Amino acid sequence: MKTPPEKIPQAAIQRLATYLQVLEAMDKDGIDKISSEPLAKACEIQPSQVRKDLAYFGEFGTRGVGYYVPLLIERIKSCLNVNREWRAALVGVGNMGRALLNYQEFRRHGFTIVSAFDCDPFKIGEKVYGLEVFCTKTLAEKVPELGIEIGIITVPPERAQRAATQLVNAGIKGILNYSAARISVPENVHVQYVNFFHQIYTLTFNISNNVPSKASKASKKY
Amino acid sequence: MKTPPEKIPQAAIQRLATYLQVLEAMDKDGIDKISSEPLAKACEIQPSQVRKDLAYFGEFGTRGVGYYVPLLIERIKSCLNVNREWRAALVGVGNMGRALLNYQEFRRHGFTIVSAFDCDPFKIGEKVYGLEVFCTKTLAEKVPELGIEIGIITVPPERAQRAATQLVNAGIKGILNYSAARISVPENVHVQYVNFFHQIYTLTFNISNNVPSKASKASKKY
DNA sequence: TCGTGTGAAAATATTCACAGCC
DNA sequence: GGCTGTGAATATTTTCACACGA
Repeated sequence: MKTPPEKIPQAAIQRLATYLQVLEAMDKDGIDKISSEPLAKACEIQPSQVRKDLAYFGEFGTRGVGYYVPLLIERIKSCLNVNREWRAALVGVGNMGRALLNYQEFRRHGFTIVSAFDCDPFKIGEKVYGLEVFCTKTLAEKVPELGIEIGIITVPPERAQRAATQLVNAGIKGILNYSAARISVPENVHVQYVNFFHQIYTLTFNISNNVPSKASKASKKY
Repeated sequence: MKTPPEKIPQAAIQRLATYLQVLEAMDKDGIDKISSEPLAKACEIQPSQVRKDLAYFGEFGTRGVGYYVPLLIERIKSCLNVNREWRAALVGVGNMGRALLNYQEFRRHGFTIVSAFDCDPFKIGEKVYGLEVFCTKTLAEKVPELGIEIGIITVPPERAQRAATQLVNAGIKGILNYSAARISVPENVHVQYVNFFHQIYTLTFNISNNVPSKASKASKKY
């Protein structure tokens, strides 16, 4: 795998996540090789887009044949650096926090929430889905101790910045922010915002303006 | 509001959702006018991007002054068509389905899940967060009866296509698909995919490749 | 004077078209 | 022969820079 020499569009990264989802479904169905055309059709994009996205990272296919599914899955995982475990700390054990703690897919994709934190004394010590809730003040010791690299923020918006600062001070490398607030962090810490209304509003906008969709009526969808 | 004569980038729609979040936080803090610069800084983009995005839809600001926050909120809601209620049906009462049924923010943003469906006889009839679970076979009668326009798919991937087809047959206009499977629908039905790994993989990629972030250290963040 | 709204310019991203290789 | 990988062409999106109006 060539380490990205050129700049790679963030949109391409997101498409890799989609390819992975589709390829894993195909792999489960026993499909062992695929060319860019059907893969693109499943994702509702152009075949050249698929080839270009993959070519950003290296030569994963075989000319005249296509891509070997299990190998391509491994290659894409390697590009995204998700062929290893990532350990995360969750801050904010409310409804959203509990839902994420109970979301089994994270772990199945190498993304393990190893510890939960809250500042509410009534929640501290409680067991949630097998995980003890710790005081957020203990983040600074727990993060290095447990090898945690990612912080997940699920606190109410007004407490998001404090949670972010505590995670940063504890030495976190990146933050997934599920709260409805913007946060500021030093430039060596990466943040991704998760806004549940992005897709909803895109949908209501598209319905209302009758934006032409590119959906196909393929027989079996991946 | 001018009805979009030009084509509007989908990315612009998503940014509108972000502006809305930031503006609502500012409104709560009693800030009543804002110019493109601080709004852009809060969203970590360029001021010209904010102005361009808003100008796609009309002239919402006052030259030399800026934007009046409460008015801008209403205008943006109107652009996205979320200044009214949208009624949704949820299909698949598993962990994910229950979490969404219990997510209060949806309702607070005019997005009401009015009915839940499942094909499991053990779940049908059960009450989940005050909502009775119906058999998916009753979708065709319930959707028109309850004025439902949007379907939410939270079934396991292998049942996603069937859920989609049932929703389409019931006369749904759009689908939010939280399952890890692609679906096909007629071209008059809109689909938005929600993939929890998009942001996670973007984060692991950015951390691993040390992509420069554009985070700022502003005093109060919105 | 200040900040919006907007054409024009620059930067990015996507698609095309075909050389290269299995 | 068929499909990838890729430079070149196109399309789209973002940024600039300034005219315009409060």
